[in-house]
Amino acid sequence: MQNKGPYYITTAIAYTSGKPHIGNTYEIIMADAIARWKRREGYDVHFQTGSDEHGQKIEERAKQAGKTPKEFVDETAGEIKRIWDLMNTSYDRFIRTTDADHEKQVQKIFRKLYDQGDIYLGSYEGMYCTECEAFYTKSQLVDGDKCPVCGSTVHEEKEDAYFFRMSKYAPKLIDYINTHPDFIQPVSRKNEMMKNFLLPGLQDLCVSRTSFSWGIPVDFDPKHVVYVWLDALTNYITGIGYDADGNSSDTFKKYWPADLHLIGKDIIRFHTIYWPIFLMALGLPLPKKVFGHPWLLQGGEKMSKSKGNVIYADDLADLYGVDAVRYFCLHEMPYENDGIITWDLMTERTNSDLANTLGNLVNRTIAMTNKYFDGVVRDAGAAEPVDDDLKAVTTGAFEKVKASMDTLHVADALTEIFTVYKRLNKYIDETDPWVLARDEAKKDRLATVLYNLTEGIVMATSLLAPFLPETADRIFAQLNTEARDFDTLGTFGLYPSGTKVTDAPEILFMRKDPKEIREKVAGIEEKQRNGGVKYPEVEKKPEITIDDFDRIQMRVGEVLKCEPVKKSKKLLVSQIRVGSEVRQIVSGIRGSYKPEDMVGKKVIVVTNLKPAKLCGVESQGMILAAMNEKGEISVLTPDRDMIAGSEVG
RNA sequence: CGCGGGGUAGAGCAGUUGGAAGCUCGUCGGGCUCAUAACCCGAAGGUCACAGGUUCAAGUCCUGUCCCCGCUACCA
Repeated sequence: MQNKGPYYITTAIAYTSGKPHIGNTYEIIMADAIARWKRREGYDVHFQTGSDEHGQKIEERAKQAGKTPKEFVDETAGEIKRIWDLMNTSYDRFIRTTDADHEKQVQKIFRKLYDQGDIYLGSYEGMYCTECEAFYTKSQLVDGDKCPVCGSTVHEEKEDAYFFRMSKYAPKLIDYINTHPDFIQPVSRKNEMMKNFLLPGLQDLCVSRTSFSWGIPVDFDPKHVVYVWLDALTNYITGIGYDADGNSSDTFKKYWPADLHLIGKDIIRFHTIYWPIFLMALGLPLPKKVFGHPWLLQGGEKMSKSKGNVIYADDLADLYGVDAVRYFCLHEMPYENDGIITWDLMTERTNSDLANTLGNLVNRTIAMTNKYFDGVVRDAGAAEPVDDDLKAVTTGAFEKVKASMDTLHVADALTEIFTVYKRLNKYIDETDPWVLARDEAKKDRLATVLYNLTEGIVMATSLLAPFLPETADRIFAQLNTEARDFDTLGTFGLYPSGTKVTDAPEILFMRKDPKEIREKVAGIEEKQRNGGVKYPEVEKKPEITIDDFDRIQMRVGEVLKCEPVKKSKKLLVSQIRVGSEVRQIVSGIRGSYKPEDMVGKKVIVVTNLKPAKLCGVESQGMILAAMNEKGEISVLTPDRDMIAGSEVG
């Protein structure tokens, strides 16, 4: 395969405010499919993703979680990376905006822009909410002067801030967008940017903050931190070795400008206005294309934890497998409008496309090869006219898939590939191999049919590999071959005649029962609504009356003394004051309490339990305690101070 | 009248410069038996949001109306 030169693709870096759901994960999967496709086409691909880790929101989230911002982002960035890896994405670098090399360059870039006069010190005037320590625009306010977040009254305030002279570069950018129709995709987004922002006149952008500290400090004025977007956007160049002093790496020289920034439609403004202008100010060429992809919505709604309808990639992968998740994301996303995911749709796609059309095709083909030819695929040269259309569809697929991929119509590309698999299924019906098998004279024809099927599968699966890499590998392994180079896909018949396929074809995709899936999903959703907590099942005991309950006498007891029971690993023996008397009680709480922890505690004691000997030590009652599924124990204590002997009931 | 996008079969979506309304799933009927109750063929199902207009011809162009969604700058 001839080297077609460098190709640099990025995703947006994921904001580390929490675990990414399938809507966020979709982007990296799509980028991965494009990256793998381009590699197979012969491009020297660099694929970058990462995490965006600064900002006020993260500072707040960390505080809520009782962690330092750094601890917090280490955790969430780890989670993001875990899911990206789970999805089998082939990125070359996962950049974090807290990486030292990135932070250093952002400071240099900020200084450079300041030194050349594009950034200046001014003051930001706006409506400020003291409660939230944040500025809001007038359009964001509720009832004219109320904070949209906390509802308290805002007031005008001024603070020192650095600004970027956006207006200076606006005409150049307008010109660039007009002369590069492919720059913003889909085009509807371009109109939105032009009419909303560029043509009415760009305001200068405030590029520093003093209201919080979790960010990259401006090195010459450290009470300011760099505006998160300036920080975040530059990852595309710092990640490949840009240096503001002119010592950029060879990687940077090779790959910049990027061929494609793949981003969500919600952040198009930042990528098609601010980012190009920053680049112009740095004297760098602009990315060739920014594609603002639509969103994947849960049943037509945005996902939210409180609704309990968030779908996570790892839950999906658990139920369906990684490639089924990739398939859904890549195939169900319209080019321009938002797509919809539900568990039922996911089940349907997996069953009909992956299990029925593809999995069953591979399975039945291998099964017949084993049954009729002991697993040996042989081209006996007994062609018939009915083969021609099959060959035409198969050899024509590459150009069609390529045409779709060239315009980033990934879903259409997959549809083209599955058209081939469907054609192959139809071919089986057209040729009736089981009929040929009954006639010894038609053995060569039968062999040829199976050869054509196998070859067709290999060719289509070579196209499928960038989308479903694991599945493709499994198919190739079963057919004892490898992915075909793209530049050979115009030729039918390269599968080596005489190859032996596996004698134990494995099921590629199991069919899923929608009912079973729904039951499992109910558990997942329940867990979400409880904030990630899975509540234990409550086992039902026979009903009792209040009189039954009254037979149990309970009192508050005070632990005077406590020591381990010698012959036991679990037991502690306590001397407990219950009113005027002191009782000795043995309890199995040693796993969670040390003897010295117990002393002085007020506990609840069952006082009329028949005495019993535990490990040779007499116990005159029982301390009430709760135990969770892990076996951790919590002794019950009165909520307020109660004198030992107080009645409980 | 802030800007932009959308409303097409039960569901999810295509419909390029106007030229016989399509795809996938689901439903119904048939075929086949190699295969994962899979595969193949056929059928039913749409006033293309609504009302006007241009045209030999409109889902497509124009005007108006009703809904839905995104953006509206210092939240990443």
